[in-house]
Amino acid sequence: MAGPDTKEKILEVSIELFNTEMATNVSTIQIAHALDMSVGNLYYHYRNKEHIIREIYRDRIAAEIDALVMNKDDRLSESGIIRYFNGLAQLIYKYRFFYTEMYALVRNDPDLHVIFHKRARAVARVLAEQVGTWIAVGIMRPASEGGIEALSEICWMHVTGWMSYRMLAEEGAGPQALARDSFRSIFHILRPYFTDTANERFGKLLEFMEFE
Amino acid sequence: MAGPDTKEKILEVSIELFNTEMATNVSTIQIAHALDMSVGNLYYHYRNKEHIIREIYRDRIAAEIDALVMNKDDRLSESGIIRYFNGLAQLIYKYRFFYTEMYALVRNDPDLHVIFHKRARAVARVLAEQVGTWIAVGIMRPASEGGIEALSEICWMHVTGWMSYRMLAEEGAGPQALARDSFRSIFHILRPYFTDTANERFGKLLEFMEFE
DNA sequence: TACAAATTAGAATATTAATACTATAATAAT
DNA sequence: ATTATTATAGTATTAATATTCTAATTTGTA
Repeated sequence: MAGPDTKEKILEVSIELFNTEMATNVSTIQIAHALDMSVGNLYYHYRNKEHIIREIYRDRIAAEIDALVMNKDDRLSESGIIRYFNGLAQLIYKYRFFYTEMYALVRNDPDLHVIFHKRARAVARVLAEQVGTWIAVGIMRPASEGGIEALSEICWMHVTGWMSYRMLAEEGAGPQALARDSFRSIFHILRPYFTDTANERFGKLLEFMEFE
Repeated sequence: MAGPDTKEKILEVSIELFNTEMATNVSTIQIAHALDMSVGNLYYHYRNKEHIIREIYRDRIAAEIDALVMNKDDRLSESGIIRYFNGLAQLIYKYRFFYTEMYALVRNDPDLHVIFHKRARAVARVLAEQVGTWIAVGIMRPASEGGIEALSEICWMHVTGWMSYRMLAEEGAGPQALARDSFRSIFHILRPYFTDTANERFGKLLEFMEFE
């Protein structure tokens, strides 16, 4: 367990544990144990459990969302959009512990709350921009400023929340099934807002596309 | 604190506490203290915290949802639909502790999980039926069987999840603002599925309607 | 090699929570 | 009025948890 990546390894194992047991049910002792590490040592690296979660959010979740959402290449074709939402779904699944208990985790850690807040606004802005470009290239029907904002926020809430919702209903669903499901549902919201030609292409693509 | 409504009083105060402090942060000791009651006495009435939450879910939340959702009068006019969604939003707010931590609460109590499961299916059926009647009376555009099911499930997830989502963003929002907001967002999802004439009436109604 | 810094283990402490148990008090039933 | 039942308080026990502290060990480097 030597090396400068101990901190990273802790995050890794914590994510694993959080995802299976739920973050609020996992204690620092359990994390240390899963790492074959003394509790004292764990505390040497991270002040407490909130600290670990905060780091996971900043260094992993937020970073990966940025890489996906902020990078706007390959998002103006129908197939690109499909990959985009699929990627989002994969990401949510990977960090599902966070999204299933988001409210509690954020509200119980003031520091995380602040970070979360700032990001929420930034992401909202980028998403609205994204919708704007979809309108500009004729994938989506024109809409008012407020309409764009509202729609993008609804989509974000839906994408981040849908999986938790489904996991309660369908106990044993795997990541692929959940991602596909998430994808389908978001399309139900968006389809009426896409143009006819775009929807036609989506239809054809989805017929042949396999989700991995 | 005498009388046969002690059990009811416990639920009452628990809901209050849960809503302000979040259910998972509240201990039986705190509940007893808030009731000016000994812990032993509390345990005489309810086996543990999960028991209390389960009772709240069954006797209050589920019952009130049934009263609202299952009763299908006054739901075929545009104004009735507005009242319907507004009522749902009020209900979610009243029991927001449950919806903000739904995943954890349900997953941590196997008994509640079972109850929740059964209900989820029942509610889904009723909602799909509801959408069907909207289509039948010309408020909503025709759709396939699967489309109806998908849409009603999306709506349910949206209504139950939106408020938690918003409460994290807008700290100080009151129940009226949240209900109005919830209402607006669900309309963004549904508007394209309503017929033009229905949307026209909705537009006029919403102009003059005040939410209480 | 020797020294300083970083890392680790493990014990010690304090807090908290859940729940069981016992003993009264109040109420209802006969 | 006496007895049984229900309701209540208060204490004790147990377990878990977070966190701190100290001492040892490892690692890097001059």
